[in-house]
Amino acid sequence: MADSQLYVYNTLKREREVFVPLHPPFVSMYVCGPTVYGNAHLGHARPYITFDVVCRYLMYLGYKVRYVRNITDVGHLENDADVGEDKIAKKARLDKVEPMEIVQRYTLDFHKNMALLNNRSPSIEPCASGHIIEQIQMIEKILAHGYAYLSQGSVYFDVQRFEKDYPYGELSGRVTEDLQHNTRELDGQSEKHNPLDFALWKKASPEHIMHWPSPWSDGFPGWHIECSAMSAKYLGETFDIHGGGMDLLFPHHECEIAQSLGANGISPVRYWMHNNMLTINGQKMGKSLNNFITLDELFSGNHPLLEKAYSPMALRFSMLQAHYRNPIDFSNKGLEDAEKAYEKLSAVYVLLKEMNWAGTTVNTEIEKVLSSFEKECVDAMNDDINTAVVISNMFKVSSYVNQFYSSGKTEGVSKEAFEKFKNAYLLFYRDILGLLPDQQMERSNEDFDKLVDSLVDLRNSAKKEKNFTLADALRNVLSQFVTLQDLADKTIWKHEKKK
RNA sequence: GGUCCUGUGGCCGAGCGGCUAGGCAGAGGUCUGCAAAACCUUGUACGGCGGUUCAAAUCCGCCCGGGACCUCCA
Repeated sequence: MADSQLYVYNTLKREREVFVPLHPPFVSMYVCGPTVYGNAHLGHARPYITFDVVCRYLMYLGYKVRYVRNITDVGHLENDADVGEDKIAKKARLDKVEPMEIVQRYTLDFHKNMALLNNRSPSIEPCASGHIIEQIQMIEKILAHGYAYLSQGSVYFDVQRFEKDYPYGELSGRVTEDLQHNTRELDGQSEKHNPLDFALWKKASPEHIMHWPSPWSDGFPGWHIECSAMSAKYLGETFDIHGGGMDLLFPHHECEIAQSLGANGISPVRYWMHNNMLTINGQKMGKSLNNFITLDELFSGNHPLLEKAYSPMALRFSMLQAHYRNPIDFSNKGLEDAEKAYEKLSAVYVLLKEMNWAGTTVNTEIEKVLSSFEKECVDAMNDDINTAVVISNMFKVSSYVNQFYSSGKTEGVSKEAFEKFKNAYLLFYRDILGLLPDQQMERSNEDFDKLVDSLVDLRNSAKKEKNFTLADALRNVLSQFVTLQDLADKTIWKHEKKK
């Protein structure tokens, strides 16, 4: 990018556009959150890491971001139309617990894993169950405008009627005529006037355990209305960014647009951003496909498809190594490679953090590379959040940092350029990509540390006395528990077993 | 069947008309008592066939392969 403006790919326009917020310096962003009826899995990691980085970068650009991400706790229908059962209610019935117990359990699990991935908490995390009134009010508006109808206690959005006034299918590129042909005729759809219509409010059957009173029936809100109602409440009828996985494009996001237009007459979102999917062995990961790996399993290595445990940061890094709009295929090899690469980068981060400028000469080449580092990273991020190129840039400068460290001097770079570079590197690593330096994976305790320190001292004494037999024996023992590294003047060790 | 995305060196993965992506693995070297780490050197890729252009991995067409959505899903 020649100019330093942020460009993002807008799914609605199918091209990159300059990002200009509606009310600078504020940016309003909504991201579809999880339905909390199961453990957080690998698939959840991708969108929330992606939009966490988007949010972090917007903050770096000086925007004040309000980031809203919902928790879906009223459940969507398990199957289509009348035969469906609320997902959360179903899980609750199977587990013989209160629905809200399910919600609580998996919300906590989700939060725990998001924290491990170092995703910042959203500014507001509204629950669907806490916004039944807002959803009912929105449905009333849609009804009043004639874009919905009541049918046996349920309310449906009238797509055909809506299409007379507004386009339907713009976001996903659907043509309703084609959709008609491709819609399967399911039993029990008689409540709908048209197969394309979707539920705004569903009357609850007697055995349905989650339901709320409404002007139409005791029931529960439809599949898509919560996002429309809650985004409008907290971000306004039009807001800047709506994010989510590509799989939500149709029908979920398409319906959100229709609902907002139907209720407020305004298209709700200015920039639609969609992350691509994660596949496992080339196949989409899905609850129904039974091939998903939970984050707990990934971090513990406890899953048949996993060769070992992977750290949350390795996962985060591996996802940021690819562009968010391209698919990622999960593999052990891929994660292992990412883990190694991430550890190298982290080592550089740790070294650089403690490093101070000390030099005498300026080398034009080094000076140039280091002083253009920040701009190159900014350019990459401005180019539709290209984290892969940012990481590439970080590797390009890594060898300089390592050389500075080995020589003990920051030779070849001016003080000003070094400090600018250092700050930028720390900023991109920690604040924008949201990476954390290698956490000590293994639990440590003081006694253990003291013991290791003593053995390391003993080994160094042996080395001084050229008693290499003893030194090697000590090294062999130590390397069963930690990783040793001899530097010029001292020995450092990490809580990592030799592989 | 419809809509859309995609095919890059051993593997992963950027790239949006001309200029080295990067990582992992491999090979050679420097340093080191050994080990580890680090540093240096090394590989010249773009599914196939045509076309546009002075110039194409990058644009267009066709063919072949992979995937997503069209039903809850991040």
